[in-house]
Amino acid sequence: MNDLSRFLADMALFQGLPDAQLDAVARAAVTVERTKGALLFSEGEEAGGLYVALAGKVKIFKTAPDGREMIIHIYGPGEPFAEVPVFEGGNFPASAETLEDSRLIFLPRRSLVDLLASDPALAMNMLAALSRKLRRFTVQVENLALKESPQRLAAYLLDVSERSGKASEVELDVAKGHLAGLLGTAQETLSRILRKMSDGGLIAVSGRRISILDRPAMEDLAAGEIRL
Amino acid sequence: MNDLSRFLADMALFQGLPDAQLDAVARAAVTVERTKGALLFSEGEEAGGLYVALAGKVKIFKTAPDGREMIIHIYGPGEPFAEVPVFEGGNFPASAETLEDSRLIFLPRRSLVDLLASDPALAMNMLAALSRKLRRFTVQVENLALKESPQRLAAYLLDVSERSGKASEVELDVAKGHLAGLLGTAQETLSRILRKMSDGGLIAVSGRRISILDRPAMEDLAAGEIRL
DNA sequence: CGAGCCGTTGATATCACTCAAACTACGTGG
DNA sequence: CCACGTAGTTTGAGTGATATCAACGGCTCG
Repeated sequence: MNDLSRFLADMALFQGLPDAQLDAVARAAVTVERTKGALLFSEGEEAGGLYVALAGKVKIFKTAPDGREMIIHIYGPGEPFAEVPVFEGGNFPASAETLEDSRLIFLPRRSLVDLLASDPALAMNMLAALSRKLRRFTVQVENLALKESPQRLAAYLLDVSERSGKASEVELDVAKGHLAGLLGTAQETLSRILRKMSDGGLIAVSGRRISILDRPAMEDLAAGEIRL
Repeated sequence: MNDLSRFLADMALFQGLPDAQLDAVARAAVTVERTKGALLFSEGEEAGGLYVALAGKVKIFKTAPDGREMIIHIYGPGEPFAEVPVFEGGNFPASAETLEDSRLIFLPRRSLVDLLASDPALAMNMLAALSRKLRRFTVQVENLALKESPQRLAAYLLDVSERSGKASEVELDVAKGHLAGLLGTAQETLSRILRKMSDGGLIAVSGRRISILDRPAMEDLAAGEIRL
């Protein structure tokens, strides 16, 4: 059982697998290193397998013909991505680019399918992983269609603060420009909204560090019960 | 092998399963009948299993506090839905309501998980089904974030015409109001866009029947290369 | 110190939502 | 068969949110 196997053992996707299976996964995996700003794959390309981030950050995005960009998700260490083409066949539904120098593993389709067929627990984990992503998408669609930018931002900040455990301190893990892309809005709009929020005493902004000063108000905002 | 088993055999989800397994699924299934407008479940409710539409139509939607509604998807005969809570646990990510009198089957979580564990082929089918939905979501997010309403409508009409096989005739299978909800826009806006498109000679509208008169122009529109 | 990236701010344009009202199609019951 | 109610659809006027264009300030890194 090597380092990679141990790393895999901590991932949700490989939770509860026997060591032998973990080693099998580790043997099938190809390690990939990329510097910041590298294109991992493009929408429409033929896909050969699944990626898992080990270190660094990867953005998954779609580009409009006019150059505008929607970031669908940003993945960090331990998170798998590009599962879709593995099971559905065909090509990548979106593009991927590193936001930092990153180390990833690539699991070829063939190996993964074999592993899944031989281990129902892994298959269940994979189904759970895809389900989590579907749930995230329903929230994302809801946010884009039903909420305005300030509500989306409020929801995002609250979400990050939940996830990180800290009740009122949020350290953005991406540049504000990227955050705008993630929220489906323009950089300038995001800037203005942050301004309004801090003017209104809801938050305090200091670079990438944001303090939530008035959590109840932020929750009302996210729920659409009040406006800025 | 009864009627239900035969119906199941035609579904993508149960493709390639031996008869014995199909019968097992059919035995586990509970048939449900609902009249038009019935609420199947609400977002946040505890979920017990998977639904498959046999006849009729079901909309999956999210509601904003102010009453506005985003339809995430509309499912018809043969399509499964509400898989997410089965594998991820917990509750429904959205609500479901029948748009017509409908007959559905309900597969309890327990039975489904057992079947999946015992049959890798079924698990692979399920992974493929979830992947297809993820792919659809990426397109939906892209459309909402990057495209304007006329582009979304054009893309939708072209998509339906592809799917139905008819090159230039589209028969809407939902009311225009529902279509607006599906495209993430207001009913009035959709009406105006249809007006503009037919004024511009791109389409002809007659109730729910829409003829695509200028397909190249519609494709340019959908791609964002021209405007209305 | 200059170049480039990131972020902010202002002015303007426009898309699409809201509100309000009327009009159509359709099925039901009198 | 017609009157009526309901659901669906259309149109108009007004408004608001956000994208876009443009310019500038600050920070970092070579």
